[in-house]
Amino acid sequence: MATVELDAPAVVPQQQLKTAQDLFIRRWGEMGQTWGINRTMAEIHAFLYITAQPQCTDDVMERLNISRGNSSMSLRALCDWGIIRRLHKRGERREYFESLSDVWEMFSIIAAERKRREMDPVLETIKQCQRMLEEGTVGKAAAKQEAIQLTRERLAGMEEFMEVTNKIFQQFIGNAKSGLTRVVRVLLKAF
Amino acid sequence: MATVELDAPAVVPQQQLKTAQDLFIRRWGEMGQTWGINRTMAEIHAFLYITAQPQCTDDVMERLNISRGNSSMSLRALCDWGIIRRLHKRGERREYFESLSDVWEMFSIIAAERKRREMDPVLETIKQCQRMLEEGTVGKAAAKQEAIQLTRERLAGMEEFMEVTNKIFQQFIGNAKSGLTRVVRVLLKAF
DNA sequence: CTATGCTTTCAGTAGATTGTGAAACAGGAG
DNA sequence: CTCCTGTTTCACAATCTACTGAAAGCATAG
Repeated sequence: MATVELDAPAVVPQQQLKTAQDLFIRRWGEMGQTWGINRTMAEIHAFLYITAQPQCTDDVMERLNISRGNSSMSLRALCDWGIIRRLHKRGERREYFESLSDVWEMFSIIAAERKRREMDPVLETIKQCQRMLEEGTVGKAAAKQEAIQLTRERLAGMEEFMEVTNKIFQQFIGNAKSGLTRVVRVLLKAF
Repeated sequence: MATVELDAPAVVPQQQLKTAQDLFIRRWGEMGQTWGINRTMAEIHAFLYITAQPQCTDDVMERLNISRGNSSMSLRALCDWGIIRRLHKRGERREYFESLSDVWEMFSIIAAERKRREMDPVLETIKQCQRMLEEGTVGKAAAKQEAIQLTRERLAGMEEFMEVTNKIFQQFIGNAKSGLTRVVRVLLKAF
């Protein structure tokens, strides 16, 4: 077979690889944005994830065309989230970074953090609101008022929703993969 | 019983109600922001949801201290999402708006839309990247290169994750009308 | 100690997002 | 038709966020 390698020198696959990676990086960045993560951070993460090889600050700067300052700050933030890791190479002065390799683990780290930062406070607020509208607080007659009754119903509806969602989150914090696949299995069996 | 009403005139519970609602509205707005929904839109929605009574544009403007233009645009956007509805009152000229009452239904509407807009394109991109790095495309020898192999593994890991997540979304979305409560019951029992 | 190589910080700014308010529009009543 | 009530649009303004680049910081080597 007149192999493809002859026609396509090693450069071409390299370009192809870079193009594919860039595509992924761009899309990941876009998605990040709409989920409340800034584009650059998402892109850096995508870059580290997709290349699957430790990269240093300059690699990041070059590949994504961003400043040193931005790289540094974003890399630190990603480390704080815990979805990338610092890595010292023996005898090298500069620091390298690598992404966690297990998507499920990354997801569960993110889920845990967002639950803590965003869902928990809302649930707390809902409970606080409910306390403010209890019969004891607001008076027996007042508690019968339609407006108050309606708001209490709505609070209850939202509370139930958040409690269930929380439980589901709980399920795969720590054991993301098995937890999620279990959700799928349960759902698929039931319907 | 020397009722509370005497000590606490009807005004006080009204204030209490408003305070509680405002608290909820504010928190909901904050959460919205971090999930990529603009604060005002989230607040308007929270207002309509929590009062559980139809409100007109002026009510929204007053309660949230925003301009007419902003109210109009945001209300329209919420209608487009399908989580609030326009409502004509007989003999009234002005339009009223009300929130869907079922949190589960709202969630499944939002989930469907976000899946379509954000997850589907990513999955599509992943597949495209994989095609770009197939043996046939890139050449047999090239396909053995470590860098390419690694990237392919990462793509595969991400793909698997997104497929599972998609299935879960699918379940929620598919059962929106018919039996979301059933989905919930099933999940609650299972966990 | 200074020089070197690399990282972090941060004030200032560029760019994006969100909000305003006035003008245009819509349509029913008289 | 005009008047009235209400809605929508949109250029501009205010605000917020992300990014840069230069300076400061830090650790190691010499």
